[in-house]
Amino acid sequence: MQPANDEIAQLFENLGALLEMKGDSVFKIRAYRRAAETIRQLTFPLAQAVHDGRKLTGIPGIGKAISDKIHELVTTGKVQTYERTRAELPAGALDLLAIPGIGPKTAMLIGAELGISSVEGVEQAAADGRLAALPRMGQRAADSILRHIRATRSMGGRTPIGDALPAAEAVIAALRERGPETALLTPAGSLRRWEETIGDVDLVAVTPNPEELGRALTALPQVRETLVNGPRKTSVILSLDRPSKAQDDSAPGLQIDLRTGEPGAIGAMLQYFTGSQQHNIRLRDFANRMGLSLNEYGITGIESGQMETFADEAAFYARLGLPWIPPELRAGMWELEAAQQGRLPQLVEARHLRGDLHIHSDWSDGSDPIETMIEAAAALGYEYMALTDHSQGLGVANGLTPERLAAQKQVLGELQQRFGLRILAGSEVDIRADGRMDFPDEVLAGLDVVVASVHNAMSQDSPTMTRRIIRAMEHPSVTIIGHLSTRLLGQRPPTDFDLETVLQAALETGTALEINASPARLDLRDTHAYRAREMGIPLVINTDSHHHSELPGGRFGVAVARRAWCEPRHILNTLPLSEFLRFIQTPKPGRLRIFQAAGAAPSGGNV
DNA sequence: GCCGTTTTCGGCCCGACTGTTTTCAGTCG
Repeated sequence: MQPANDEIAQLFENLGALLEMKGDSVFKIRAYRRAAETIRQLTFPLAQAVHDGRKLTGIPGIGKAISDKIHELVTTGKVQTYERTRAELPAGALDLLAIPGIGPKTAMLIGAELGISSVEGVEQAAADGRLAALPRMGQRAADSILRHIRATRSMGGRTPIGDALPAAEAVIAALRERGPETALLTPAGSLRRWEETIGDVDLVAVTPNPEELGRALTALPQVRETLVNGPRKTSVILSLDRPSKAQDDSAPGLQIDLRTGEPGAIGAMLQYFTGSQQHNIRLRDFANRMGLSLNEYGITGIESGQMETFADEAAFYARLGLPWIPPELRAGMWELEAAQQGRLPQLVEARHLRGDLHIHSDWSDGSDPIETMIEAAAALGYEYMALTDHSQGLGVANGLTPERLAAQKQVLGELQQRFGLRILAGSEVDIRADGRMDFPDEVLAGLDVVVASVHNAMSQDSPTMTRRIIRAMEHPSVTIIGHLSTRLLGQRPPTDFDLETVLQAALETGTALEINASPARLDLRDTHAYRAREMGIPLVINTDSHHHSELPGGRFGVAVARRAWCEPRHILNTLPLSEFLRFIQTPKPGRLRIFQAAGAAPSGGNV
């Protein structure tokens, strides 16, 4: 079993933490952390790259030493340096670092003085006074740690963006209504970068009355607890209505950090709090080499000591000789080089979408009649849509038999007369456990759009699942593979399959891949979409709507595509109706040329 | 340990906050 990128990243993350406890060079530690962060965001499996003999040292933050350690891990299953370092330190010390407020120094102290190596042990020691008795600790510090342990337990980790964004938008709307006048009140941080899960929600505001805005935030009805209420920063914890975690008995919470700045200087603050941390570190390094120093208030000449302020982000980046970089690209990967060289993509936007190709009605498990769904698509100004109710095998979803499907086609034909947009006959067809389709070939051949999806036997091993998906792609009638990994954020892990092999098959068969925009799925995920885009595979942003209110919900899928550096030309459903029809009417795999003629030739990898 | 339109050596992002402290260490983002 080859180590996945996340496991390799975790090893370097841990190695950095261990060296920090030992008091090793902070620069070496930072280098390991940076490498870990980079590896997490890679769009190809490192282990495979090692086997293929590809050079790893061109990847940002990976030099000879770390490249050698990756080779060692992939070929031997271990890294000697890591094993040795871990053996030198108290067992369990790494677990203590997960407690907010406990860093490497405190973890070492607790391990050495009290022999404690678990979160529960620290909680006990904080409660019975042993923690407070340690040097450089005290009752207040021990109480703070105890509070943090209990808070972390009740928060339940990172929040899916589908829960965090509506909560943040509700807070912003409420503050606009009840708070003082604000010239700006906007999300920053991971929410503004549209990451799939959010730690804390960062809000940045410009207002003549910061204290009043802070007070208004603490007074909102959904606020459970106020952590900080200072002149420039207010932090609260919201009670979160999280239907996706309904089975959890702990009440989930979401921390909101609100910061206020001066109108003429908000550019630097918004940039700073949008991050990512890796992006900011690289940007500051870049600025240093220009003789400039960055902070959240402005840009300072290192020689002159003079600080300049900026009214918006574009002016801030312009002072560094760079174009404005969209937040979704600020990952600390390749975006600075692309910005310098004028190669930033013109990212796809929701307004570019001309159709939705994955829509359910009450004929299967949707909750609205077909007409209601069509009206909702027409209201968005779409040129086309595909109705794709489930196939017969999905009994729990009231899947359609071939007979009901034929009847539905008839209905669609009649409805077509009443609407301006083109209504395509489709189905979301089950990919059976062996890769066969859940409808006979002649039924599938009569449809305009076939979305083939895995809905059962999700625990198959990787070779089986890989073969199963590829067999579906090889079917001449399959237009799109739906929600490739079947994951549900925070609830169900992705299935196990060989991504590179599957993507290669998509390309060879001319099968499109769906970016499922349902915030519970976000599937393809960003890094997989990035790789697919690089290879020239047609991508489709679909809502998988089961209710008319979900049709305008494509924004989460658009965000995934933007994080994958997609331009409109990479997204199949930005094509005008005539070209889209030409695509689906041209047999596979030749239809790929229609898509690529529209501008989406493979772009080649970065490594 | 990484990196280079000053450099293959000598730098390496920056500030806020907290709590324990008489000048700062540790942690966080």
